[in-house]
Amino acid sequence: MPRRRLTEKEILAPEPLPAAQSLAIAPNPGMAERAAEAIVLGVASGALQPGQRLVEVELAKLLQMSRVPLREALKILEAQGIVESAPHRGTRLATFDERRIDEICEARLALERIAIRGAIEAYKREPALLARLDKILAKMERAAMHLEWIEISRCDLDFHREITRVSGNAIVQKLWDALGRHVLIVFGKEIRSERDAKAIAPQHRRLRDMLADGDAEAIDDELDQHILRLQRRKSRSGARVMS
Amino acid sequence: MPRRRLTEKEILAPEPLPAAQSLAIAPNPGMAERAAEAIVLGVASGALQPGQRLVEVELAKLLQMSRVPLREALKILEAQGIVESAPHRGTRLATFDERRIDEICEARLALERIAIRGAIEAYKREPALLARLDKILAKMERAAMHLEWIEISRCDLDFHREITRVSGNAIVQKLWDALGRHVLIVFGKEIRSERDAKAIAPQHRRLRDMLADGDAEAIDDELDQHILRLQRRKSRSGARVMS
DNA sequence: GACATAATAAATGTATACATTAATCCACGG
DNA sequence: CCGTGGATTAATGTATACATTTATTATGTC
Repeated sequence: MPRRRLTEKEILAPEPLPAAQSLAIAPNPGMAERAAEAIVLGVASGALQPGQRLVEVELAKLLQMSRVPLREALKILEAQGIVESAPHRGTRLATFDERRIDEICEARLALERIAIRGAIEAYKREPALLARLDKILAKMERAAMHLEWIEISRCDLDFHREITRVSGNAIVQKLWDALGRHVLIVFGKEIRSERDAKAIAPQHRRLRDMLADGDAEAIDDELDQHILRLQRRKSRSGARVMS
Repeated sequence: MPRRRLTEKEILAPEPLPAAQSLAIAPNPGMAERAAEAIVLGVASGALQPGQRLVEVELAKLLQMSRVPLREALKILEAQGIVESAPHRGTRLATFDERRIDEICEARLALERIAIRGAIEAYKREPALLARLDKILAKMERAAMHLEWIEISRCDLDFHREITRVSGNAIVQKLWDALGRHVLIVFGKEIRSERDAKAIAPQHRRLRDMLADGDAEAIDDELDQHILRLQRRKSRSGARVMS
């Protein structure tokens, strides 16, 4: 008799999910992830304020979904430090004071230093990957032209996320995804002058060119400047502290 | 007439949650967080295997809870990179190959370097905080005596988490909490020789003493050794790769 | 017999309903 | 008038039930 084809393949996994290298971000995010992104954009755009309490039924109504996927979104954001919660006491947005901003920049610099090293090697092996950076840069320049600030910030993040992605370091990418949301919230509100908006794209284009050249040392210095520049702007803006 | 006490306090938040500095980990974790911890321990103890698919109904039955809090736990773990998922295609545990282990160590070193700097200052200001480290060390030594490996690993993590905590850097702490789960999974299985178990506590005690002294440079070197030692052990163990 | 297609089954995604907890309000007593 | 205690209300936590989608099996045709 022919041996029955059991569902044994289930036991040891049918396939490593999509072909993409593991830990990659889902190209087709589920409801919870979309809700999380919407909440972050809500803070970045000012619709939600740092420190504000998030009542589940209200938010669910706003986002036109049930409480179940919303709660999943809140758990994601809590794991990333965007919101805080205590059992039976609700959830509220974190606060972002000057000290927190310093912490974000410090951690970001440490992670991106790691990612940059891997990215340099990757671009050396496959220069074709630079095309993706160019595409993001083009979008950024368009956004800068129309002064669409949150779109500029998103392109900024996409640029650095792309670098983290090609670096092939999945752990750093995960950590950076969390950190990136903090960056979006904090600096999405800070870029508000036309001068700043126009300055961002050239900065990134310089970084891109250095990545293409592959001079590790020079890039490290440039990255320091690039990230710390944000910190300095924060200082200049003075009392602009977020609740 | 006496003005009615509206619920207006709700609008601008009644209190910054518990008194603890914001972003601190909840002392009384909810069901989802406990489930997430249970899953991680399950992997560390070998009850769950890397790469394995996690079917919600089965896991929920195992953990004696409904699918709702379990799904929240899975979202947390996905945000931390412990599991991967695609919409409608389920969730599976990540895999931990040698490369991944290197990434974990690299990121960990970067984050702990930041935390150590803050911790040194904190211990200089408040030496009393060292008592908490001593308490953890005592537990670690007890666990080492009885060769309880996963307990040793948890004490190891608690030790470093405590350092991150007193550093006051909430962002780094959040990122480290995620990373710590990777560390627990990867190295919870690696510490299996009696010699290694006995060596860990003295290592940490040395770190503690250096923190008390406050020599920043020496600690940085020691930390490098401390973390990279794990990486070297991994190399020695050769083909011991996890699915 | 092999391949394409349709039917079936299983697992995930979402919504609704109920239970539990904490915060608020009001009454009572000091 | 102020503090204390219990009742009320609102929000969170969980379970169950249903909808949707994917994977598997079965069927028919070449």
